Amino acid sequence: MSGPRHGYEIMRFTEKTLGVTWFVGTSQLYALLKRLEQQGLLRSTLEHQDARPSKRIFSITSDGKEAFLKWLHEPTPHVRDFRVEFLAKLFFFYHLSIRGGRKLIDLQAERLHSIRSKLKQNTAIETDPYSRLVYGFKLATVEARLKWLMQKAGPFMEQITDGSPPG
Amino acid sequence: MSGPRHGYEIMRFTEKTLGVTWFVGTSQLYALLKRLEQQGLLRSTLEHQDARPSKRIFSITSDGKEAFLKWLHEPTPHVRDFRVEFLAKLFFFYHLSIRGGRKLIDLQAERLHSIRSKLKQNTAIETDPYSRLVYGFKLATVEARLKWLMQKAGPFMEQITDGSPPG
DNA sequence: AGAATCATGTAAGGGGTTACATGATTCG
DNA sequence: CGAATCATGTAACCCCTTACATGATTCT
Repeated sequence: MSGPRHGYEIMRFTEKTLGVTWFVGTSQLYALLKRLEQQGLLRSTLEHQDARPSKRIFSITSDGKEAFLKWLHEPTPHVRDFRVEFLAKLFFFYHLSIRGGRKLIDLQAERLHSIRSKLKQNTAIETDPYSRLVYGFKLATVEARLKWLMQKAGPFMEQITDGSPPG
Repeated sequence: MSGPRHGYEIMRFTEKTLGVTWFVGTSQLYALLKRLEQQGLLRSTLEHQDARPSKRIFSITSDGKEAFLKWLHEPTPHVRDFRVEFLAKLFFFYHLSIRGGRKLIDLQAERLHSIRSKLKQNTAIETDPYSRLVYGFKLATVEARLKWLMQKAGPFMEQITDGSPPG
């Protein structure tokens, strides 16, 4: 999304920035790039270098761009997707200075609210102590996510889309 | 751990009890039982039935019992293991009426405390806004887990190991 | 002189998911 | 009469992880 890149370059960039959230090892990255190319989301060309192995330069296709932006603006359906996938979305909003991050946060909060009310309904019916404990756990998780979303992620998104974009 | 069982029996039991926490599909369960037998943690015998397929009855070996109890009493190293693995441990304490659940909760809390202090150290050094957001997320998660552990899981464990054991 | 950097991958393994297969019995 | 229950699995697929392979250059 920020121009043509080769695998090694992507690897170095992601491991020092996205790395806190989503670790992608070298093998995985190369396999991933290959797969994305097979799916038509990327295309690549080889660039010869003297005294160094050739670089395979990947560019995103219009299909790829579309798929990426669609993914980016969608909230994640499950609470468990927050830790990796949702944080990765915010990463891309931040590093690519894409607008609409605030909107995503609101959509995601709505999703969490509806999950919370379902959980409360289930808890009300449930009689088994273990299941109640599990619902309590899930409820605590959803509420912690909501609080973080409103108090931390919201301000973060407003700051980056309104202010000057980062390098 | 509660006596010899066959696959279908385990499946029905887990899907209506452990199911809220850890869903194990039929294929996965049969494959798992096979693997555990190959590892010497289970052994099985076939029991013939007229007009029904034979049942393969699994019994836990002493190695299996040892491995299970070792696993059961150890806290999970990562916060992300709470959702499935840690809740599963509590499930087994509950359903098998095993003592020492309170101890596990204390060990797990200690683990969370040390993770929390490491996170706070990292946050103090960190300058990148995205990384700070991620640390904030992780911190919020750890603290929500700690609170739930003390306020919900603790009382739950004391209740079940002191009171009368469930069916 | 040895470690890190640049740059690419392949191969094997592990484990979960989805789909498919079989076949009688009992419940509604 | 169709759906659910009982009871077992296999096969293919997907994706991540670990280990291995190569080879020159540049930094310490």
